[in-house]
Amino acid sequence: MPELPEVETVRRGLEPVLVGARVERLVLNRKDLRFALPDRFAERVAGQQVKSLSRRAKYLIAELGSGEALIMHLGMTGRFILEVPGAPVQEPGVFHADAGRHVIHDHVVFELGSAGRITYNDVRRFGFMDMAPMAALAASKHFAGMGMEPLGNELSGETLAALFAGKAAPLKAALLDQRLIAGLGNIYVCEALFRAGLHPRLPAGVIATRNGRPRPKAHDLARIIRDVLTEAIAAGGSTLRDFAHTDGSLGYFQHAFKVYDRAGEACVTPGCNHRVQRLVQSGRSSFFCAGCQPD
DNA sequence: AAGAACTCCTGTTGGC
DNA sequence: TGCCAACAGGAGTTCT
Repeated sequence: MPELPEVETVRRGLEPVLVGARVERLVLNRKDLRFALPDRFAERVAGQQVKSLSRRAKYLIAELGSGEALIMHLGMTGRFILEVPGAPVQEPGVFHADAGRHVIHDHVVFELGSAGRITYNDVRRFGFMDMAPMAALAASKHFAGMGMEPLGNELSGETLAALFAGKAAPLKAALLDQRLIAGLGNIYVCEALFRAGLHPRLPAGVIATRNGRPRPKAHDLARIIRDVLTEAIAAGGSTLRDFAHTDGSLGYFQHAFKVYDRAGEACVTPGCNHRVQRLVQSGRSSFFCAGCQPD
């Protein structure tokens, strides 16, 4: 589900409630998500005050008073639901229309006392949680080897060209590779490649350097990646199926999609007579316009 | 060793 | 209407 803009939207929803609050109790409805939950998870989190809530790529990082970091990834269908203090716990059941979710997939509950309650719900359970010392976070297994933050200062035509130089892998795969740039997913890669006029199957190396200088497309793509992500964050992310804000409201960037999930529809570019096509690359759907993104 | 394929899991959707 | 295959926003592991 969530790519960088959705995770940032969740972070902004949680931050005002979570930061400064103390976790009175951590309720674990199962012992694993995608991976086993950390050893003594409930004991290490309960009683701790949350000092900050940050984001790295598609990960959320809660800094605890103990000096440990709580690392959270939403996978495909992970959601956090905020509830006011004293809200009744939902009765177990497959689907609760009033709760707007399958309550049976409420896996982890943060009881925050007077600050309320935060519930982590994850239908497909591809999300996970882990803990690591805050001081050694960058070297922890999730972040060591992770690529640059696309909205940070590092991403530029120069760095992108250097990363992709000599790569035979398709642009689509290279942009999804979290070891190169971390935070992009299927939707925003499709949209960025469309805006840049680059076919998803082109070898990543085509935008790299020539005669020691980045090709113009490298600068275009770097700028477009920032633009797409920034616009999506401003729109509160994209809601296709599962994504919802912590208060249950929905993102609306999906209305701005030019190609994603629009196979068969007419290309939006004025004067372009092509239709959006879908192709499968390493098991994932790519959407593109053959007229605007020549092979 | 890079690149592609397969895997985890459950729910929804579209075609017959 | 019902059944079932295809598909879904991620990413670690295993193949070629």
